[in-house]
Amino acid sequence: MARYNFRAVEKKWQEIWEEKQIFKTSNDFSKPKYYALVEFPYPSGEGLHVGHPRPYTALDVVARKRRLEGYNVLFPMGWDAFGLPTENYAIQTKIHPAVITERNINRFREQLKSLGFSFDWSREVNTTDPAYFKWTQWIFLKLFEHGLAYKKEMPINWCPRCKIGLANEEVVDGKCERCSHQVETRVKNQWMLKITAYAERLINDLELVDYIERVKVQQRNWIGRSEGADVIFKIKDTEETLTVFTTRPDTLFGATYMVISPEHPVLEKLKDRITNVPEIAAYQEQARKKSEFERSQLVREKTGVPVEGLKAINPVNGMEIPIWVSDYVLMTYGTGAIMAVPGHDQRDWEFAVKFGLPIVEVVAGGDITKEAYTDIDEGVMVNSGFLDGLDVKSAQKKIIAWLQEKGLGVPKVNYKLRDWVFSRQRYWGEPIPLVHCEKCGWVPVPEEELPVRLPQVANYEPTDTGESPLAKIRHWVETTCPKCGGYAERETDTMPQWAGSSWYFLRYCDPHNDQALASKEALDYWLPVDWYNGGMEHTTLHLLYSRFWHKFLYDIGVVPGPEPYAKRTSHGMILGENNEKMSKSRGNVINPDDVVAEYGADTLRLYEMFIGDFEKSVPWSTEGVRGCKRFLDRVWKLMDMVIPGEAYRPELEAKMHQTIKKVSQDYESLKFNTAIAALMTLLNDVYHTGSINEAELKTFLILLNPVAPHITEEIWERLKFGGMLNEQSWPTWDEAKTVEKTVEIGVQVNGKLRGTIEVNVDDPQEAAREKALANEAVQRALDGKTIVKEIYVPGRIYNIVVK
RNA sequence: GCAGGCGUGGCGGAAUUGGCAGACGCGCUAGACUUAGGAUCUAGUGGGCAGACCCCGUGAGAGUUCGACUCUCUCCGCCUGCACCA
Repeated sequence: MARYNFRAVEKKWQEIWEEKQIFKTSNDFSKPKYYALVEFPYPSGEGLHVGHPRPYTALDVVARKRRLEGYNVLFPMGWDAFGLPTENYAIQTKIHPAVITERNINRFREQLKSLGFSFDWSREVNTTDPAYFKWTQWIFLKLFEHGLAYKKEMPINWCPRCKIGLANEEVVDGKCERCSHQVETRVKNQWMLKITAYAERLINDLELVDYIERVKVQQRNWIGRSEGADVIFKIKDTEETLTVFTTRPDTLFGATYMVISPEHPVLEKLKDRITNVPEIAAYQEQARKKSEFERSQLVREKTGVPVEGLKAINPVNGMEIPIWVSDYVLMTYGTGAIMAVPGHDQRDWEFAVKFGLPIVEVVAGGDITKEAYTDIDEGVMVNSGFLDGLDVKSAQKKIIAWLQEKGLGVPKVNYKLRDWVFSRQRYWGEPIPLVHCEKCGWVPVPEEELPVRLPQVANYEPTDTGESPLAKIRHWVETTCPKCGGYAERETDTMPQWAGSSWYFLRYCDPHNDQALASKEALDYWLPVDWYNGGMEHTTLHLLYSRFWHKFLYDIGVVPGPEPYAKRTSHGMILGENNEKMSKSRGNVINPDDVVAEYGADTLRLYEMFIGDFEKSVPWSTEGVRGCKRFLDRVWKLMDMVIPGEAYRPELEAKMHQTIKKVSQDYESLKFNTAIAALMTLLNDVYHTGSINEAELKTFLILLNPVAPHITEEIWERLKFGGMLNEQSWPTWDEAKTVEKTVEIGVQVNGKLRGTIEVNVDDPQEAAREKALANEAVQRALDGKTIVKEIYVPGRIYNIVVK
């Protein structure tokens, strides 16, 4: 048998699959469907990374298995192609980003095709294609119509050297990623999307989906729901009030002062009554200067100044309490003001100790001279008037009812989640399809005029003012108001990269539709995505954003269900051989093209699946790749060992059924490494047997096919097994036949292994006992001892307890 | 700091309704074939030991059990998430 020529074989099958459109998804909506999805890549100039094929192969395995199981499978691929690297490269080279994008996409597509993925390439989408982003803009307009898009003053990251607004991901340790200059904050009017309106549903509906637990946990943390009450405090001798959000209304009697954030508007409003304005102004200035980076540093020493001239009234006991300003209270969460209960909140406790403020115990059970007592399960209310003697939970109910009755408070739920800053002052993104008219305000571009395309320009340099480069293109900016026909200007901000990826999986269902983002029939049939695999780094941004858009589209009747993805899993990273993150600067980058050229696509696929636990990071190993190549060479040589036979031979029957079971189950649960190990074990057994019959080989090839599709098709063809492998059915196993008739079990004496015996699985204890006692090593261990007890677990162990 | 998870050979990793620890692969050792071998094949490979005896061994220590990688407690280390969110 000739050596396996993987180059020729892989090329041959890739051409056949393409020519015969083997993996083209059928539009026959009567068949059972399966929608397998992987995150579409950003087609960078670097080309494919060895990290990409890991998740792609994993779901390719699932997709190929599903086809063999008779499903109509949608397994698509596309390009998330708007983005900064392309734009920056365009600025440097003066080449249009669309040209660069096309070049990069062609490279990526070719690389992916060389790996033999079973994508339906006829459904490819590209977020930068006007026919695609027309619908991105359309969704934005729907959000705008429903009041979920609004404009607001928001701080952005600004690099004074590059004179450019930076996305958060371009800011590294508070510095500009490109020039390392300290990033400043600039306030700009930004488009925002009201994702907070969906916070509750984004949490609750996690119950409807099958996501790995760490994804759910991360989303819940990110949304950060907390229940409590808004409580109104009067400011003495004024008409003003301060509303605070608290999760511990039960401790209201222990509120001995209030703290407001430096940005709190009451400071401006009551300026005339405040007697230490300069001191406060100085503190505000100090807080303002702290960059986002410094502010996010963990637990610093608390700082603050009192607001002199103002006193608040504690609504439960009428006590006058001081008001302080401190930057540990954030304007962006709750109301920007808190009631401080130093006895039962550690932050307030630290603050009170530092500034000598009174600490009152209202929940007995701890020692508040040492630290705040924050327990809510054991404590009993004290010093709290009508709450005394209650446990914390009952006190909470009672005080909220009391506050509501008096009009001093209401139950309230708060979220850490903020609205989504949707503007970018950049060129290479979807234009926001709105025009601003002096008379009519913000007016949507009419649907029939979509898409709003990017103007062709000579260069993409940002402006000095932090405006989008589009602002300079006057002939594009200046337009007429669709409503009144008067002069109007286009919005020059573009959308963030997260826009196009928030709905791309919908487009795959019906990618060439020019009447709708996809037809209703296609969406009804294909949704939800049955299995979506992607990186953990997308859990709180992309995944949450796309769930939000999907819920909105569900609300306006565009999609059939409230959740886009039925199941979400995540893969680990592939590290360099030195166990560090792969990067050019570390010099440990492995190029998949090189691996394919030297070992072949099947080997790369096999290796990436065998490399280790799919969900964990693993270092690359060139030696490991060779081992996988060796395995495939051994598979190839099976052709020299084939003998006729339409049924599994008795000596391999149990092994065959065991392997079918193991591989079938492991492919479903991300345990590709053990599935492949099982196939390797079977191959070793076959080699020891010296031959493999046709029935055994057919099953073996089908099981291996999803991971190594080229070599298995080739062998199938050469042995004339009939048709193509991809037209066969997934093998089934018979549970009863997975059990070997005789097994070797261990014999223990006092729990220590002394020997092994071979027994029939259904042997009674007596038969096993006889064999166990006949064992030489066992006899030695029993010598001179008295048997106290014997434990026999059929098929597992025979344990003899002696004295 | 809080929450969750994980610690198994030289390496990646198997095995948990408690039942022969180290599957599978890499690496390594010896041998075969060979002009050669970084190809291929065969055998071996947790440690100690000359050894088919025996002893030790799943981060450390204790406990439950006939029996513990698996269950319980304490400690150590690593990873992930959250981190002034009231």
